[in-house]
Amino acid sequence: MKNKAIELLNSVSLRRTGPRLAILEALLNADAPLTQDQIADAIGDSAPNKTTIYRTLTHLVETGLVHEAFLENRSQHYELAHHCGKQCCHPHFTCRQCEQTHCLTGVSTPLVELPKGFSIQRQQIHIDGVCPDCRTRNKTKEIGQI
Amino acid sequence: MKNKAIELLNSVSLRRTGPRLAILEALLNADAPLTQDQIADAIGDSAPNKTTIYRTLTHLVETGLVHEAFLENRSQHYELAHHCGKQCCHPHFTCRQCEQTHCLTGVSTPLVELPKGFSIQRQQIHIDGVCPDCRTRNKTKEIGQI
DNA sequence: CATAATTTTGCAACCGGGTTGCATTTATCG
DNA sequence: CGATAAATGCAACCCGGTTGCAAAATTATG
Repeated sequence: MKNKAIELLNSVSLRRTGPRLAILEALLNADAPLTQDQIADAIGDSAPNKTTIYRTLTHLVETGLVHEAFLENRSQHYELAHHCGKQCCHPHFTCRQCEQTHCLTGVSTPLVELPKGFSIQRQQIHIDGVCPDCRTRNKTKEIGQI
Repeated sequence: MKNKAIELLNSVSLRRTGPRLAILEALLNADAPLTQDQIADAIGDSAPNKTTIYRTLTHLVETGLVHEAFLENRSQHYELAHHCGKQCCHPHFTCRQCEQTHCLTGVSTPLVELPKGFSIQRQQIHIDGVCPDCRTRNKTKEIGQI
């Protein structure tokens, strides 16, 4: 994963520093959008200062390597843009019970047809409900209660 | 609008108080989702305390009268739910130049087809780009520069 | 290879949206 | 009207995110 991170940094000609590699690696290993906090946790003891993380993320977003995902949560989430189309990212699903967010990379997502005069740069879809894990958990609990 | 506000409060059997009527009226008059700040501004000098506004909005959301709209902005936005389907609200469009948000109530928005096991409660679509006003403004500016 | 020019980083202080605890006021119901 | 439960306001607080500035690290130059 480190090689991939270096490659990514080179591709946008950002200086290769420890913090940036660590942050990119964390995002490469993640399977859902991460907050600053979660990135720091994933890196562990050697995690950079939160200011550095935020500034790095800003750079990565500016270069297009990373996307911001606007979830229901109070804090901003970030994910690698590599699996996204130019305008339409995959939808995100947040479970109301366990509060985990899943990336729905498999589903098809047509762009909304905009009224005349609007020009699109990015479309995001966010769904909330109950995830498979919580649904089965609920069912087994019900059975247990009978 | 005041009658409508009273009617709405009755319909969910919430006590009829000054702050609640004022907040509902503000939302009834709005044509885009509003933040706490914007609601206070719309009401003016007689606006309730911000704590009261937040608590009232929480109640209104719980009863289903109001929806939260998650925009790119740092602050939460609220709008009346009356024009929304049960699961799928109209998409929101935020202009990257003027930062105004428009409700796209006219467009058709099919629900995403979820992978097996997920159950949906609400789907939100957020689009950003440039709004008609800013696009024409840009064009006239270009012409002026030549 | 040293070193100058430029970026990046870390720290501390700060900002602002949103929340909490608690005392006071208000709406509702008998 | 009086009792009771709910709603309100205030002040203090929480926490995600930002800013200014000095120190450290990276890259370019002789």
